[in-house]
Amino acid sequence: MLQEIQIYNTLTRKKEVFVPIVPGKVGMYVCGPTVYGPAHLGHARPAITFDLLFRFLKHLGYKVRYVRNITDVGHLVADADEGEDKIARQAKLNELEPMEVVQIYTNDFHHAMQMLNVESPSIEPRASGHIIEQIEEVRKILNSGYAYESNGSVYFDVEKYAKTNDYGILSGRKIEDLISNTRTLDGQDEKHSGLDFALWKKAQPEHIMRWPSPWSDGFPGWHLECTAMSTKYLGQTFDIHGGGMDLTFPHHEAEIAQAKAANGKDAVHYWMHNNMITLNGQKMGKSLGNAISLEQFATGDHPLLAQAYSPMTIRFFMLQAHYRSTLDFSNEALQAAEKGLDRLMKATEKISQLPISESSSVNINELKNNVYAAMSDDLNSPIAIAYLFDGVKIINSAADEKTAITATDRDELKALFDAFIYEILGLKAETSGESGNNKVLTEVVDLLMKIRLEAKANKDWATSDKIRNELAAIGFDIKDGKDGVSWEFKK
RNA sequence: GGUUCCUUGGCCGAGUGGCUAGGCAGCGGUCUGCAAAACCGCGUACGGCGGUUCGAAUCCGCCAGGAACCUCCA
Repeated sequence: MLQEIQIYNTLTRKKEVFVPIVPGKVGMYVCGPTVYGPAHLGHARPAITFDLLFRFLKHLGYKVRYVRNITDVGHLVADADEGEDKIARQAKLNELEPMEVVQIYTNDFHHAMQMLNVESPSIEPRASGHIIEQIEEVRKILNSGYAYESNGSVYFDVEKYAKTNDYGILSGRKIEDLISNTRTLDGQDEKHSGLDFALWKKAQPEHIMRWPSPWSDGFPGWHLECTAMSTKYLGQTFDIHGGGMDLTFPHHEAEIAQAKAANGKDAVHYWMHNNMITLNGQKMGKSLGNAISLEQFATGDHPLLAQAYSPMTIRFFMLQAHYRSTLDFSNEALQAAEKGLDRLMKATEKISQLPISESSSVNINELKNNVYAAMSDDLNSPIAIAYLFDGVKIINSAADEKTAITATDRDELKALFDAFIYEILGLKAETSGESGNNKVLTEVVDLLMKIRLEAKANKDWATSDKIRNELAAIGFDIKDGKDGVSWEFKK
């Protein structure tokens, strides 16, 4: 079922029909995290956005190779001219080996991804494991004449590149503006121009993370790893490159230039960028000091959090907004998402038990087409979810026998919800925390329910309410239905 | 300062020229011993001022407020 989908291409600033290079196959690369701190809400946005794309493409029948890197070297600290990188600095602060820092936060990131039900990419390469490829990339760019060596470091010659190429094509910048507006930082004598960026950086004596190269003992530049690793695993041209909008310039612009300089062709067909999570209207980020870690969301242990939020609530919260819109964090919005998700999941779980009729008064096929159309229109998950809520009404209404549905339609509805809720949106039912003695516990509560039913039959409301209220205090929801009672764990 | 973008009902958030999503909250009702859940009904919102048009939240201009990038960042 390879239906046509449209995606917004940052390169052309419009939605385009997605046509893969090789029919039926998709190569996609997404910039992963720099592992020097705990995974926070901001990290969840691209992870979930491209997880959604990954899942949807696979659902449509594409064979997808999804590469998402772990950045564990490089990334110079902005205010440090001594060539110290974030990871090395964090290691020094913690008195750890740099690779210990990398391990701790890589584990933390993986744990967070698992909680959010984000699928593992096909390949998750580390920058530190691809130094040889990066050196090779530097060599190719030097050979093509778009880089120069200076005091053991190698820089990309942006102005030379811009003479025959459009540097700024992705971010909409003009080279003249860039030249006149670039901030001149001190101690940049090695570069011919402030616009030039490092491909290889000579390590200062105190710099711990270093590798030998033809030019110096040092480390690769900021932007090089993504070019080296995407080329290695996806080839010199591939379909989709994703990442946060904040990476558009200079990171992705530099990637375009590097790939073009090294291989003589444009590597990426579709550039996709997710927008930012904001807090009080401002971007949430570690360096801004306003990031709330995903661990804190799970525990509620943060001054701004009114309560703990489950990872699925966070996932659903993000899916209810389009990936290219900013999404503002607030307790009210999260609580609304939590309740909405609960209603959606409960309806999903009861489809197979719906009573059936001879005829249907609902049009499942239309619903299905609407949901697919929404997702195919640049991953419009909020619209898709809105239609799924139409499905929720059908389900609840059928459960109350106010709406008729045939067995065929019920099966169709179940298939649709299974596909979208679980497989594509990646939502899952919350597993109740303490489930050690679930079987015994269930029997005990069922027994109490039985006693309560007897009390109700005798119109002994005092006993009936006592059981309900006390169980509610412990953490159970008791609901009286038409035929008997039901109960569940409260979250 | 430069570049780009945003401003939708109590909250969140879709929608890009007419058909005026959805969720949460709220109000009224049905059901129930009561409650909860579920269902039914109820809100005509698009920052301000002009303009284009038969018609604008949607296009154009100006103004106001906000953001991202220009420096590591998802």
